[in-house]
Amino acid sequence: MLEKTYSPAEVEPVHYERWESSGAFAAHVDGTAPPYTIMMPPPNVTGSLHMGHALTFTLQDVLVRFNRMSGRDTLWQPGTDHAGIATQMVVERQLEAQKITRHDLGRDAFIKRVWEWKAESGGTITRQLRRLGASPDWARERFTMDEGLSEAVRKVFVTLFKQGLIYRDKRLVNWDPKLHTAISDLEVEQREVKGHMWHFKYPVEGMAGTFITVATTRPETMLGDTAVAVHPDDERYTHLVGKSVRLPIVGRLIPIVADTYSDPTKGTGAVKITPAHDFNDFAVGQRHSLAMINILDRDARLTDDVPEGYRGMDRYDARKKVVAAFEELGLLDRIEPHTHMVPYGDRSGVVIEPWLTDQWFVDAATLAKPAIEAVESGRTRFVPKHWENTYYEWMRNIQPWCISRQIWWGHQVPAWYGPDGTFFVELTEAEAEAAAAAHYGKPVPLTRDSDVLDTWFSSALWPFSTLGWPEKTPALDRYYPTDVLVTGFDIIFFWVARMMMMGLHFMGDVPFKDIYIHALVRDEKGQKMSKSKGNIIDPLDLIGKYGCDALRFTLAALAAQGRDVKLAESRVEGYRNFATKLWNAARFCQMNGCAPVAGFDPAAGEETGNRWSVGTTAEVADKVAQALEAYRFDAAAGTAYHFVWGTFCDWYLEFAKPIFGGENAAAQAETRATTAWALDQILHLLHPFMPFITEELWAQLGERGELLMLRPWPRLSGLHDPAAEEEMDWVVRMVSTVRGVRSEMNVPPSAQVDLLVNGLTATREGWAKTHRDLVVRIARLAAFEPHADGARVAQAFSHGAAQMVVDDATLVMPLAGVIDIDRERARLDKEIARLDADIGKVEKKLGNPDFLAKAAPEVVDEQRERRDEWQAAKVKLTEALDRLRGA
RNA sequence: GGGCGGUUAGCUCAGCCGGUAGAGCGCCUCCUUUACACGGAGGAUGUCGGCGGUUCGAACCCGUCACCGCCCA
Repeated sequence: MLEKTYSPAEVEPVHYERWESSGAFAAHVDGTAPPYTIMMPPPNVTGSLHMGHALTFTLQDVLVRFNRMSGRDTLWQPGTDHAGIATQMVVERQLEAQKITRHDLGRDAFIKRVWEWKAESGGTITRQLRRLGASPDWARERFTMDEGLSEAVRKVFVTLFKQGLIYRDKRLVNWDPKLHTAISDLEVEQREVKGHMWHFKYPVEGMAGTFITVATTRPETMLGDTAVAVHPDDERYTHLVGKSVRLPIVGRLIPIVADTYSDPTKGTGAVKITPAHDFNDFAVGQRHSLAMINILDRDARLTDDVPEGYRGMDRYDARKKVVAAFEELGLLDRIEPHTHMVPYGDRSGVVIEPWLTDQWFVDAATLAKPAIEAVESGRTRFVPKHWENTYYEWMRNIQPWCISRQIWWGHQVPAWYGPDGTFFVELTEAEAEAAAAAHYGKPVPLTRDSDVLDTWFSSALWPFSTLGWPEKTPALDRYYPTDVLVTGFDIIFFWVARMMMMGLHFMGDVPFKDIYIHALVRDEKGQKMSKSKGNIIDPLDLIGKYGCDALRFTLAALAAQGRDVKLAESRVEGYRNFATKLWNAARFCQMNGCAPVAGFDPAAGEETGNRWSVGTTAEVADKVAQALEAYRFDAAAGTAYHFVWGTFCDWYLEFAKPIFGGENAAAQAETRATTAWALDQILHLLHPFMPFITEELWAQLGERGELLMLRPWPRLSGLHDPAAEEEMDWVVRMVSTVRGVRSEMNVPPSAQVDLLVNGLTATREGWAKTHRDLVVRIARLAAFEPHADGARVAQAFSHGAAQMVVDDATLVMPLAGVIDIDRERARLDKEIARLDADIGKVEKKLGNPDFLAKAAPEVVDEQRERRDEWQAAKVKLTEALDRLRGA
């Protein structure tokens, strides 16, 4: 017998262990079933499970479990990424506690330390994923720093280099002065900052008393100015173009150039140009062959290329000193408050410096072309579709991708330098040595490039590197391209776009057919969850409190396309209640002997209620499947929820009660078998959402030789029974009407009253007789007379009765001594008024010749039927009201 | 400045084919009826953001404005 209550904390680990150890998660590379593949976006190895993970992995697991049940050979490829900067920071913080730096340890010892950290703490998130019930093929788990994946990285780097798609260049990059590394554009966060606009007067050489005023938000950079630019059409400055200014403080003579970068409508229309410290100025400098003076070092302190008093100063101290100097020189025109965007490092949180260094770049523009085309042609499809705009926008304006990082943890660049700085890009040191020997004509000592690659460079290869590439493995052949990528919009640029580029370039095909983009999880007020706001909801807390299934169901039910998930704990509680409801329904079935019957044929039922149950179950299984196939997680979850609670529990089990308590053995046997069957189907279709409770019930409700998670999804075509549905719908309508009037008339549930019915069609009278016991029981009646005789009805009226109309029938409920005549009159008045309003609306439509002429005929017929029905009901209710007056 | 999304019950949201506006939570009334009070039965609640247009008919399509959120510059 099932326990009185369901205990998720006891049940969940047991089933997870059974699934995993039995190999139920495994893909079958040698199998014959069509594959279904999802690449799990590898979480950071430093990470721990947050609500965003919970959402994305729940949706992926729902898809994977559904497709596994649908007969596909599923590969859900798990793993973690090495998160270069983040992981290095974690270990460096540990070292800091011991008062040592990574430099004290040296590179090799430091990397060893990181691996040790990974061995101890790197498994946090994968353990947490198990608590979420995720069913990836753990045996295939990969890490981006694995030997195989590292080989893939080297292979890709060398290949792209030899194809001219990776190159080394001295360019401005986003430099993080705290972490001492370059970062990509995407790792820079633009923050709005309230600052100032300083207006400086630069004296024009050879024109005493003439100044050109430039405005800047970064005064300290003037120490590296090498020009002043004005717009070529700006007549205010035409006479100055070609002349020079004497740069204050520094004393350098710098030219005034004409360049369209300068905007005449902004500020003074003249801008200072610092090519080594600003991306726009860099471009101007290249156009005019300006000198590039690097005035900042790796810590963003001033170098020796500035005047004596400024050397070694912090950039912000230098700023103050420059402003003071201008003021003293009388060259400070004015200072205005100014709000502008300032770049910050997303990891370090410090202001990023554009800095001139040698870095490795990927020619992203070239790789992007086929990736754009793949989406345009529909080979890869975004769901929801509008995200393709975001993708196109970024891909069409893509900049060279800076992939080198000046850190230690990551894939070291496979480039070796000779004594004169010539470099050799090869897969191995031996090959580099050979290439160098060929170049120099003799063996020479080489030094390996100390940089490592951007973590996203290795993540970009994930869809094929995890499958064994560059080896031609059977898995690669079978599972690439994958079916769908499920991820948040925030990494369309970081990851999705890059996988598209690399997949197309190296595999010759898209990495995935669909890209399902889900929203962010926010708190119930719509605020982004963040530590600083203190509004974080920990998914593991919710799992502990309500059970994993409740959390999963909530996330799926809230995952409507195109809308953020606003998570309120009350929703989780509600779906916990749903799990309890399911548990109790199963308990009821078990208590009434509803055990699965071997060889049960759902199409062979005789009882209308059973045929109806089978038909609606079949319909719902199809609906849920269709919704999942369209990535409508909310609709799938909602459909299942309403069916289980609103139909199976509220009506079908209620219909079964009188049969279980009755005398008809054949009907009992059929109903028990059908109920057990229907419950089994429900367990199947809830399983992708609520794997634990369904697996538990599956185990407890029958002698099963297999796991629910490996069972086939119910495909029940041909079982829908419209006649049974019409009949049972009528029963539901009758019972609901009676219950409503009882409640409104304050007839207590304990009072069993009679129900006299008049005017039923022959068919419905037959239905009424069939379901008499049922109606009596669930409407709490003493007697139910489907064909009441006139005398009995007349007598009922004389003592007071409530009246109602269901379709063509009038229902009379004698309430001698209970009825409040005024109340009943008011109730009937209200009913009639409501019908009047409805009839009015329909008649207005039907009175419109244009409607009759132009609307679809079936729509017109529908309106007519509706009107006739309502009018008939109104007539009956009016008669009822008249009788009441006569009483 | 450009782009995307949103505005529907007190709250959070469905409503994807243009044809009777829905759910969950909350609220009110009644009920410890032998699956379930994490429950059952019933009930109240709407200028579908504003304006204009298309249409026989608009929450839905088009235009416009307002406000909110996000991305990019």
